[in-house]
Amino acid sequence: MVSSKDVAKHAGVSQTTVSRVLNTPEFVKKPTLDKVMKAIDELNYIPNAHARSLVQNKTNTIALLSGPLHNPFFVDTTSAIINYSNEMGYRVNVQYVNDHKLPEAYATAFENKVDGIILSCILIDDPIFEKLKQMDIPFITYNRKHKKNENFVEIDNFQAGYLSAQHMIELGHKTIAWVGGPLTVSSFNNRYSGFLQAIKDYNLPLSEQYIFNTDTSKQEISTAFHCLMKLKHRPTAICTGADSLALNLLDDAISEGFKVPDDLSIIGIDNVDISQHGLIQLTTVGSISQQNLGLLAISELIEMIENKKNDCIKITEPVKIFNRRTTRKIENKQ
Amino acid sequence: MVSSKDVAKHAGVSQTTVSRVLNTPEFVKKPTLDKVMKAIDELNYIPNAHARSLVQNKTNTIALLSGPLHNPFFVDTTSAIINYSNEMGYRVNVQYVNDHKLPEAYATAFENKVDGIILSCILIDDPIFEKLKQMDIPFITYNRKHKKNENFVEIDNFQAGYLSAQHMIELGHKTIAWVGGPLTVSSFNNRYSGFLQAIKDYNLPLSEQYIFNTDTSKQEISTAFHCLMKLKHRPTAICTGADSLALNLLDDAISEGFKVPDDLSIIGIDNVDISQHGLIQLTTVGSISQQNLGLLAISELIEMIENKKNDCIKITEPVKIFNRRTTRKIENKQ
DNA sequence: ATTTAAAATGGTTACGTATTCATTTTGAAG
DNA sequence: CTTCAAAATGAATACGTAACCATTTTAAAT
Repeated sequence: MVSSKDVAKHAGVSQTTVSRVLNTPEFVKKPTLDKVMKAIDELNYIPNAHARSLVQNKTNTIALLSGPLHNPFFVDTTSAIINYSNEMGYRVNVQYVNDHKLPEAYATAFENKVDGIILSCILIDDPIFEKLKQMDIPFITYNRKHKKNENFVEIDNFQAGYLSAQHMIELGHKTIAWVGGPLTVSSFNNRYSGFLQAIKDYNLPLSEQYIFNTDTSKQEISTAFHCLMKLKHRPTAICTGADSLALNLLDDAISEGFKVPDDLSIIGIDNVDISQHGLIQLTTVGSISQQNLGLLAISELIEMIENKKNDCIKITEPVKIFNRRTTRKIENKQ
Repeated sequence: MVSSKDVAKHAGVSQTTVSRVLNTPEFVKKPTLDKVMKAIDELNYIPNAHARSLVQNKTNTIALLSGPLHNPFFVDTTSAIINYSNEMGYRVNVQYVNDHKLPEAYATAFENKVDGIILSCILIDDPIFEKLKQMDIPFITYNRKHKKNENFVEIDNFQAGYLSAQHMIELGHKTIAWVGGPLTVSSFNNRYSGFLQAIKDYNLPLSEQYIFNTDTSKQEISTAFHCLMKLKHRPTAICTGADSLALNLLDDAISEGFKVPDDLSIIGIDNVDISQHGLIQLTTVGSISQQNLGLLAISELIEMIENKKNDCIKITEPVKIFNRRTTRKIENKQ
């Protein structure tokens, strides 16, 4: 591998001068600069970013610990995060983390001495949070937050759950089911709470049979759907913990011969890009500003990195209903 | 930052021994090992991957230069590539490259001395190809290939184009349009050629008005759609260069009040995951094996990296029609 | 006890860069 | 022609690790 020393030798200058040519060319005389540039060109020299990181104690790298891309929410956020980071001069190490590989994911991030960590995969009660704080690396969580309520960007999840239930109630639905994710996750937890609150406020009955807070795998969602549809009094509406779940349920509903929204209303939360597609037109709840949560988070993170700010980021975006085609007024009693 | 030297001092051993504890613990006595492990734990020591890279001349990092995620093809491939790489112990630097940022993307990959490069964004006639070969870094292209015909993984694009046209023809369509991407890209180019060949083989007339090989932006696709629908003899079928384009066209068609497949048949190429969704059910052409192209490519790349093989990878997967719900037999002449 | 090979550990160096400090060169003012 | 500050360049070092070679310790065989 050709190094700056090789370039120096070839150009007849010191390695220091080569370094200067690349970093502070205004301090080197024109003829010298030309000589060095010529040598760089002739030798096809490319500086080694790792060596630079070592001496500068800065890697210009950010670790992204995201959920899997089959969840369209993470498609939108990953895209925004990577593009913004690159624009700002940072490389992004991406890992799609499932729960049992989480420690590993943190380890690689730490070993690479990244300048910052942006992550969605954190539980309300996650011991990793303390470690993260100890590490003294700027970090931020998006979509989810830790119980300590520090450094997060989210939508108003409680309100989102509330609005989605209210939406169904106002459409005349009496039997409303909930399909959400693990309650160990702040977003699902708060969305579910909001849902419950609305049901309570409107004095609707609610039996446990209609509640599923399961793993978010396609498999589990299908199971939940089948259970719901086998009930004597089928729900006429399903509120879901995320667009991703709603999309899965829609798929199930269709393959089982149910018509949405004629037989069944379904609403999501997140307002992911794909939900707007003409063929999908998912009714959902999302940020009023329609700002991408990932973008919001990464811009805050880079701000933290570059300005060494230590003040806690706490952003909760207000939400509203995006009324589309998977929900409708109920006409006749079942 | 706490280094292995600090650990050594704290444990009363040499830095060499600390290094051994981490890399070849079988060569260090139990009591010493315990002492060092204790020190590591107490000091919260985490080895510096960049320093290691420097001395080992291996970064365990792969650069992924992908197309944008709003193209679902890249959702599927990115996911597969990152997951497989991580499983195999590699970190992945992801960049979503648009054409004018390409040189920059290569530069960062080179500066980081990645162990390998996996990329989709290469043109048939791209000068970067020679540079890549000169760099002596293992690399592979997926989906697209360079005219030199080296190191690629693709589907049989010509056949894909051919089959999609043939599918429409056999359904009785006479006026078939083509909406594809830039012909500077091998996949689009070959798909288009296949389409043309089928039209020719079946002796169908084809006017230039029905052909669009445009930029793949949503904007451009919409423009193409409007042009097609304004024609005196509207096409009854559109063959597209990719599922991504087909999905855009479907969106346009719906928002313009056309019914698919009643008014218009649309077929894609790629068989992306989302095309199977119950609400979409896109008829498309895809690899018979249904192997993810990204996975195929990344496994070959890592093979190249680890076994220092230099033999050229040339994989072209055979394809077939996946007949779903966006195409149908034409009933009556328009 | 002595020898000896194997096991365990340590000292030193290299990786490629930026930085710090010292030295040389330049050119304008006297 | 000097003087001297400013501009330009260079020498030496540090960053944190693995690798190489040298040295010490251990334990088995005589």
